[in-house]
Amino acid sequence: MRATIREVAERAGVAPCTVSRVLNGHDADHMRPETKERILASIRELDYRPVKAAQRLRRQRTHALGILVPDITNLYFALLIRGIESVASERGFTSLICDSSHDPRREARYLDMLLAEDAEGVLLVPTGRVNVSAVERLTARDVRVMLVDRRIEGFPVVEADNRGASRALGEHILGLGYRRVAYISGPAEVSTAEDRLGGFRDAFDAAGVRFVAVERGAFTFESGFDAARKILRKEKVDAVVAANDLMAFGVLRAAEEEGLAVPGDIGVAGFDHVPHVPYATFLRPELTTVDVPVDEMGREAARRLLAGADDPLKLATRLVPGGTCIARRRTE
Amino acid sequence: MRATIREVAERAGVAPCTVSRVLNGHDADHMRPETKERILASIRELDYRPVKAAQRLRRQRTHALGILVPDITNLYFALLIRGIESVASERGFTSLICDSSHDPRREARYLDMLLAEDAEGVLLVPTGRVNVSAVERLTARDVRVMLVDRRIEGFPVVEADNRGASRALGEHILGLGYRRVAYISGPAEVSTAEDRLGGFRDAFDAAGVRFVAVERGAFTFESGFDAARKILRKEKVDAVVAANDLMAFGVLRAAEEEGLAVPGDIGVAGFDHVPHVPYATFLRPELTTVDVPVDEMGREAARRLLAGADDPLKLATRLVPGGTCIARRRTE
DNA sequence: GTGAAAGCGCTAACAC
DNA sequence: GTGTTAGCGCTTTCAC
Repeated sequence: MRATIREVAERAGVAPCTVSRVLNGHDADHMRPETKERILASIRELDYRPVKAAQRLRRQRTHALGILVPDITNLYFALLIRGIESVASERGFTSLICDSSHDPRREARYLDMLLAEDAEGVLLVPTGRVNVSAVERLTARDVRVMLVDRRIEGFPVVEADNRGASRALGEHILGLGYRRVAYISGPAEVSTAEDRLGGFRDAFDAAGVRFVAVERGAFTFESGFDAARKILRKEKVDAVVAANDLMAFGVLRAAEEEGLAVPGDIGVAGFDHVPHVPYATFLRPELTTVDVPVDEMGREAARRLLAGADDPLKLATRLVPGGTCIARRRTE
Repeated sequence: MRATIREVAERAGVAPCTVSRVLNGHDADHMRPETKERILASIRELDYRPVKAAQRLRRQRTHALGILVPDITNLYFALLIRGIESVASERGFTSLICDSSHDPRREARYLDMLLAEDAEGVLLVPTGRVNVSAVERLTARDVRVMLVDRRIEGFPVVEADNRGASRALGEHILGLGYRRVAYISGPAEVSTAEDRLGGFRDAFDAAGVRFVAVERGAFTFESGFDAARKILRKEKVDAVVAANDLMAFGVLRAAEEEGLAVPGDIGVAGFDHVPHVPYATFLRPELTTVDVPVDEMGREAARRLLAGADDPLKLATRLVPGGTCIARRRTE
């Protein structure tokens, strides 16, 4: 059977606590080297592994972190998870990765599950309409919650500079001479959608140019397609810009169906994540888009959440990492 | 502070074990209803939540399952994770999702981590060259390990019928009249690559047709591109078939660079997962491919792993779920 | 139908 | 420098 710390201790002729000290490197320096050696040998011989549940119970710490995203099959969130997880594991935390599948009820269930698992912190990309009460069930129990990518008033967040980057995109589009531009935004309850729309509008307001049309999509391919078709059939536009790439793909598809060449007849642009798609360079036509430093966003969120343990102020601060840039492609 | 089971018991005027019985629905029937009511009320009033670590320590069970895949950012594996996780959570298991990033050393590290976490089972999609010793460290400790998607001799596995589906693809290609066909396979140490090549070869052998060329790629876009360019510059072919879609995208790209129209000048086909890509229908040209029931594969793997607890035979059986089919698209 | 008592495996005071 | 002791919070015999 599985060896316990007592058996290791007996075999080494010491007390269990001495073994524990070796294990946790406590007073490793002022300990007789030969004692340490004997203990290490016993551990090896008995193939001893501590029981995590016992450690967690005794230490009153789990070193567990929750990561809850709206869609694990979305490359953007998968990269975010990677960023978070790499920092967490570096610091000795186990990540509990959860996928709400864009469903607020699942989101609430996973939040409760993370509470039950005694996660010490949760990095949450909310589905949209927030589950404030579910989140508060955690914060009430001193589980630190940090939002990532999407902001909700009242909670700390690490997010990209969507507004600034979108404004830059707007200036870029205007700089190319486009004047009859339609914009397809995302869900009103998602901050990234609002920020991107806002930033884009900033650029146009500053230039004194008005949008030809603004539609609202759901960040999906289909919604982008539908919105674009509606626009293209009603208005004469020279460019359509979508709040994310998935919708921009829908725009490209609609343009094709309407017999419009890109970028010959109209310009198309998106936002976020296509540069990460391994076969992005194969897409025809390629897409003008904005790169979001999603990996770094995840790493920074994890760092801040973990730092929040020592310094609660860290948790209250909103951070905007730089690094966003426009990738210029063929659809300009 | 956080309430313990003792406090709940005291408040309800019962012993802790009675509370425990209610919590775990043990002898819920032959228990005085009013006692139960009082206990439930105390639980609510004190907002009591059991400490998982204590339960796990006492019960000597973690109800934790490891899921280790080579690449969480790959849609195919993300869907696999979803399938596994849904079954696991249905049955009250917590999933520990890990990403080896195609790195055998990371893979070994995560396997050891899962052992340390006392996972009761692990569903593993190996990186390729297997880490038999790392896996045996688990099985030696009675952690059930089940491979998914990729086979390694000596271990139970749940996989798709790659050979059969690939043979069907081969027959399909032959049926369309193609006779000068080149094949781009995957890494030799990955069973899916070998099975797909084998099945495709079966079809050609049966028809008495020989491949014009066989190249070996790494299942990546670039390797597909390189292999295809090499083939197209050297041989006169009327079709190129790749062992997965990512490489097939590379083939399409190479064909474009060589000035070959698809499917006018040459046919191109891939294998697995494109039908799942939300914007797959946008890709130009669309790709002939084989659908792999990856979600069901994950679900079945989880079911079998969990069933293996009661019936170890379940673990020893190799299962091949059906449901594969050829999606006919424009590149035939 | 409910309670008393023991103990899962570990760590951290505190003692010496 | 190392050991003794207590106890983290829970479940489960075994009583009655």
